Amino acid sequence: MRLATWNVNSIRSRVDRVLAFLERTGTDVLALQETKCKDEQFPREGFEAAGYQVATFGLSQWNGVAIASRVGLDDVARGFPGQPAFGAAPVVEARAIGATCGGMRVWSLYVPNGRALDNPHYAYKLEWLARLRDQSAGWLAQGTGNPDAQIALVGDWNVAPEDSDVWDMAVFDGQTHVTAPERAAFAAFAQAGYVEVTRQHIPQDRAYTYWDYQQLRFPKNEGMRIDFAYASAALASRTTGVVIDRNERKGKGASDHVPVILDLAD
DNA sequence: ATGACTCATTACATGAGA
Repeated sequence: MRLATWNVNSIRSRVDRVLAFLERTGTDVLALQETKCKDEQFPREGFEAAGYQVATFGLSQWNGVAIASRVGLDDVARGFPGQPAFGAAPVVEARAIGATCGGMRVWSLYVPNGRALDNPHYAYKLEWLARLRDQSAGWLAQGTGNPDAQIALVGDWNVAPEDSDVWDMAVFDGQTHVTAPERAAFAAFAQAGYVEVTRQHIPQDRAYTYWDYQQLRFPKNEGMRIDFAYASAALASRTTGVVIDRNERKGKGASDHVPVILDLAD
């Protein structure tokens, strides 16, 4: 079984590239973030022609998440219980979608960016992560006898958990993504019992998943590692390999993020 | 070359991304 996550920065501008990725890699379940379209605008046809079912959650041109699966797609949840809302007229944004695929509970997550430390979006980001941690800790059903739970929390976490996850910490002085509260909010998932399997399999520095479009960041390999996969213990133990598909950042029409692929033993 | 932002919008300038 192959599970991948990818912030595509608009599915409508990238659908051909995504379909080619599915065919090339044989990915069975793909979690997408930043689809940037409403549900009725999502280009489902190409996925369905390729044998995938698709569940989408998109409310506007902002955010948007989806799951494509060729191993079943059931019990779709749009948003997670307790997910914070944002804005003057508070809206639960399209940042989380869950579905059961091939015996796994998969969540495609697009954590709020935070924007700036003095911006309300930053407090929203921390609250969002805290509420997701609370909810997902319950899914593990620790102490109630569910050691075989197959749960994957994958996506764009918008946190660089280690200094080595950015090319130059000096550039991020006073910026979001690297602060102690954000890193604590990210680490709380490990404390709840999840295993971040991408670093487990790829411990190297400069294994980035995102490069800004500006200032030749990709050719200079000045990137950030912010896309991760937290797995329940049973799912982590099935993970045999992880690939950060950095070739997908090359060429015209690339997303600024690349796919992260998990290989899971059957 | 892996190359000098990109995407969506009752668009033609602005907001968001990180």
